[in-house]
Amino acid sequence: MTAPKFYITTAISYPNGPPHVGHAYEDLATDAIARFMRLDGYDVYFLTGTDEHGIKMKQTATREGLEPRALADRNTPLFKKMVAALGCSNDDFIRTTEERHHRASQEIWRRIAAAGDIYKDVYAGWYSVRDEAYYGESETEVRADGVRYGPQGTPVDWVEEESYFFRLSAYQDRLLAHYDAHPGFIGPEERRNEVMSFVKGGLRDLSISRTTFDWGIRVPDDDKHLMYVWVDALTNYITGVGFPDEKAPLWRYWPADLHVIGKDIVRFHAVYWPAFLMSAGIALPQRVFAHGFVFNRGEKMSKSVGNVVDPFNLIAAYGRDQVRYFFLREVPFGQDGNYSHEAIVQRINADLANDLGNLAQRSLSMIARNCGGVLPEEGTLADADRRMMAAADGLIDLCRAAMKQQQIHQALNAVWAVVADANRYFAAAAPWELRRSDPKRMGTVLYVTAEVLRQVAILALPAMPGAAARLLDLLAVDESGRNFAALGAGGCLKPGTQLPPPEPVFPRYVEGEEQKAG
RNA sequence: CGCGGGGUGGAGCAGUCCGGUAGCUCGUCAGGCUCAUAACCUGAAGGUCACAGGUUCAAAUCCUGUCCCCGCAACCA
Repeated sequence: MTAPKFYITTAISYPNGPPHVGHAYEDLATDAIARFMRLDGYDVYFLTGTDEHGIKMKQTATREGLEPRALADRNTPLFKKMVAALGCSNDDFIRTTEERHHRASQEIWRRIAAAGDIYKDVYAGWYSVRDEAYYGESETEVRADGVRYGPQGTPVDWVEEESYFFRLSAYQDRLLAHYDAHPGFIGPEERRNEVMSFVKGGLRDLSISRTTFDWGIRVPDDDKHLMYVWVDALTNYITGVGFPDEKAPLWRYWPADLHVIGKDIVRFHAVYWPAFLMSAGIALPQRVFAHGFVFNRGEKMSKSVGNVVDPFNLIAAYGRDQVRYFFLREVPFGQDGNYSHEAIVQRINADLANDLGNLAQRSLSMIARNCGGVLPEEGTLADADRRMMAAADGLIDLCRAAMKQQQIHQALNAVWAVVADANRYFAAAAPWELRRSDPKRMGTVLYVTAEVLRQVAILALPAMPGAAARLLDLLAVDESGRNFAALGAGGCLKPGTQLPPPEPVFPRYVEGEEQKAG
């Protein structure tokens, strides 16, 4: 039997500057989902990358005296480095400047054109020559000097240029029908409501080509025109799995099972993208899920405020697994969230060092000291033992249900509720008192605790691949036992197994011993 | 009348759809334990659930209105 496939993507990052925490957040969350599905037996393909075309790239490059290509070549490696630093398990990293992507973009354009959904017309708007950008009327203002200025403070003129348009208006009904037929197409629910009311409000045809600058993908058979950057950006999801070669081995992954994106780009993914695909006769993704933004102490990160946090600093200061855990647990996935030095330290120390790390240390060191490091016999289980085991055994169902809705934080909450249970169980059973009075019973308590730790560690693998693996090392769980099929009684620890000497897996964060981030 | 989200003990949040003793985490205070990473366990204090009306035997929860905060408002991604 072949494993069911699961194709998951992040939005591709725009590398007109170095990566920031927002990029890191999306990548690590998507990675956690990808890892979860892989551990659950799915054949996962995970794609991320960079979106290197568009006006902003051109503008930033010009400002820095570079060609856009050179800017992309300078910044994209930083994104790759960040993805690696976060421990992401992506199968590929796509750059939209790659030849394969130009081919795919031109092909989807051709198909949309062949469907009769592209026509040439005139696009008119307030245009800033200096910015090489159009602005909406509301973004401009007429100042005292009688001249109209754009948001960048540059003068704008009313310009009409030839442009290709996509017949988006023709897709209003089909899109609404799709949302109705596939309630899970957009998550979370608030975003779905927003999109639906937007579409119900009426769709205008979309200008999908530009002639005012020269950094992008050429429109087929019309060299004067470049594709609007979103046409090309969205297409990365199919380029990544081999499009237009529908015989490519990777093409079996399409349609994507999940596009993880930021809430600011829901419209592009939930309206334009499915419309393009419908037009081109390509299957639609199963689900688009929009996460929220993470704020630095409640303030939006911005370069001008100077509160932009470098993800590399964050990882260096707190550790990769700690940073991952923090964001995944602290921020309800789909909502906005906050981070601060204090909040991160709090999570690291309370959840990781105290609750889980200390539980492992206190139980495993008792096994080391009192049982010669050999996992004791399970013995006869009392009610409390059974309840404890049942709580651990029940986790996978809770986690699956939560992850199905991308509620990563809820999955982790459920796991840590069991960790808290285990601490209570351990304290109530007081194995240190049983050492003399009832060594057999002590063995049972230690065994049950170790077994709970095993399941917790396996379920923590998606969030903290490194630390959770070290915990499994301490429990002498071999590679074959490190997946969700090994959860529950079927994969339980074998009494008599020699365990390595315990060592702390989650160190406390002590102020002053590390460099503060941000 | 632009759209959306939110206003719940010191902090951050859940609960609001399907009214019925206001819950969680952290912090604070007191106690316990000593196996453990100054960790763990137990208990306590602390809230007129933004405000004003209304419906109801009963409202954080439903209805009406008001105030405040935060995003977005389409061709910049």
